[in-house]
Amino acid sequence: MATLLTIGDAAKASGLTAKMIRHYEQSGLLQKPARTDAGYRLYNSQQVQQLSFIHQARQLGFSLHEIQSLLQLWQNPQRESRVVKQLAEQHLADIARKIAELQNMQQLLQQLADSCSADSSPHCAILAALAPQAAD
Amino acid sequence: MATLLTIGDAAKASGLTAKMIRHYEQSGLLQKPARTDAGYRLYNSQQVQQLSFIHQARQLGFSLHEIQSLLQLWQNPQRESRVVKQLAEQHLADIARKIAELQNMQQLLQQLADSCSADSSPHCAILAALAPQAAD
DNA sequence: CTTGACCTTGCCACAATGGTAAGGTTTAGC
DNA sequence: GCTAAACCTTACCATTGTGGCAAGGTCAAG
Repeated sequence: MATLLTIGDAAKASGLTAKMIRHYEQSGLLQKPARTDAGYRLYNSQQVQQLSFIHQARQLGFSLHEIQSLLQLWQNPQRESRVVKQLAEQHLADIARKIAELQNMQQLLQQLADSCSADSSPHCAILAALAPQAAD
Repeated sequence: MATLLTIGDAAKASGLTAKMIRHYEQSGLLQKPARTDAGYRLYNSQQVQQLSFIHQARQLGFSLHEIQSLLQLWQNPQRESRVVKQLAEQHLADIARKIAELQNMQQLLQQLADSCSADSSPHCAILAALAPQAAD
């Protein structure tokens, strides 16, 4: 029953790459797995589940640091869901801030691009806007 | 008329930091500036203008690599505005892609967070969604 | 002449991932 | 049993843009 996977198979099963798994281990996100006599890492199903957890959390944009907290909460039967939600809300705020930043850039740059004639002449509203006073 | 600024003053005038200016110089984005006998960098108004240009472009999210192209276009009197616009459009596409990614995360995570009771019980929809099968 | 505010270079750090190199291991085919 | 492919190991470097620190030189004001 103890199906043990090598790192490549664990990677396929979890959606990560072997490179990432080693990196997460070295970052202290993962406990050191068992090894074969030859030194190959071996992962049991519980550990593969944990890898999938990390993969999913990365897909949602959580940082490895945040994922460390999420993993600890996940593994703690006494956790309070409000702590988990607080973490998620913080990340959501972060996402919202990044979106706002990008939308701001987008709006400004789109305006400039719309004002650019896009022909063979050298005059361009984009460059004019980037230059402090007079570019051409 | 040739007002020359040291790196600190050039930084203040352009909105960059001295650290960034040195970094841009080392990256090949800037020509090596004049130096005093003591080795202090000196920037003329044209160079300060260039620093401001870089600052503005960074504010719009252009990468240093893209800014290198923008600077070359800016300084080329034979440029065609369509080339500038093409660069801007590419960057706009990049911004749009990033926004879409973030909005996707936002939507998924918001849904999960809304389903989390946020109380003292351990059950949490967020953790349940991250866990492949059954977390608790 | 001292002190503080500059400047210099150089190295390390972040965050997360990819690449490459040089070597050992296992497995499948013959 | 041998060989080749496909794995595994560690270790180092690159990316992107910025910040920090250290050890030292310089300049201006008191």
